[in-house]
Amino acid sequence: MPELPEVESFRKEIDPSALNKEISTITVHDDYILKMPTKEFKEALIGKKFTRTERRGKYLFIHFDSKNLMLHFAMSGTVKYYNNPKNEPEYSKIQIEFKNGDYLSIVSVRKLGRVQIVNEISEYAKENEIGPDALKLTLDEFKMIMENKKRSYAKTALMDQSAISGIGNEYSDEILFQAKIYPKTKISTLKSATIETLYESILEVLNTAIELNIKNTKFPNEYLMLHRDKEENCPKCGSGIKRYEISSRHGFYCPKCQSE
DNA sequence: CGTCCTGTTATCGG
DNA sequence: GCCGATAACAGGAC
Repeated sequence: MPELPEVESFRKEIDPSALNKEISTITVHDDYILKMPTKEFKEALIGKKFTRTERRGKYLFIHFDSKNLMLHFAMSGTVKYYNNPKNEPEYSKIQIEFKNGDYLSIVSVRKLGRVQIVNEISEYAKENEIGPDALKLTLDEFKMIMENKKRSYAKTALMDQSAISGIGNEYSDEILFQAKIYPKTKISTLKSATIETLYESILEVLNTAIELNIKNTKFPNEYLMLHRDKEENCPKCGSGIKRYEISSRHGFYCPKCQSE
């Protein structure tokens, strides 16, 4: 379930560990998520050093030479850095060994996800309709995007990666909960002030998750995230959290705080 | 055993 | 062409 904050935590794991080390060996255990020939992949990386990382939405780019190793984690992906081959994680699909004896594994429990070498990030983003990163939007840009998505449900608009990249099912529920917006509200019916609230909630929720390094910690109690799965009571008003369905995907909301 | 569930993509109908 | 609904993908968890 990596959404923007989880991918950001992967980036923060890689930055102090896997950069500026010569790649010596690449072992591909399962080439299903590798969207290019294994031979070509290895040849491009062996002998090279990663120099920096860049995240865009749920995509992570690891720069080397003038190219990028692109990782998309889909539903079950993660990365792990370690220095003893015995610690190679379960479901490690691709293992990158550095000359100093350290390793970086690209892990995916299921086979969904993408690993690829791409040139320009902006070019890749354009070709694959990856919209602007949710944390790099100005309020004016956000308003323009919402104007273009005005016929959509609020939830669907937030999750449209071509409009804004980085927000998935769980975070969209959390953002709408904090903004007190019913998920199936049509964007066109939102007042300008509510759009601003929505914008602020996006930043607040995503930045909170990043600051907490959410991969390893939990959200504060007043977040929906902790209470959603068990359909507990709303941490703000105490009434029951309700499960709903949207495009055959399920979500949660508080009917009292997020009235229709 | 069947159902759930995640992100993305393709396809269909409105 | 935009939108929502649906299924497909894959497989571990329950």
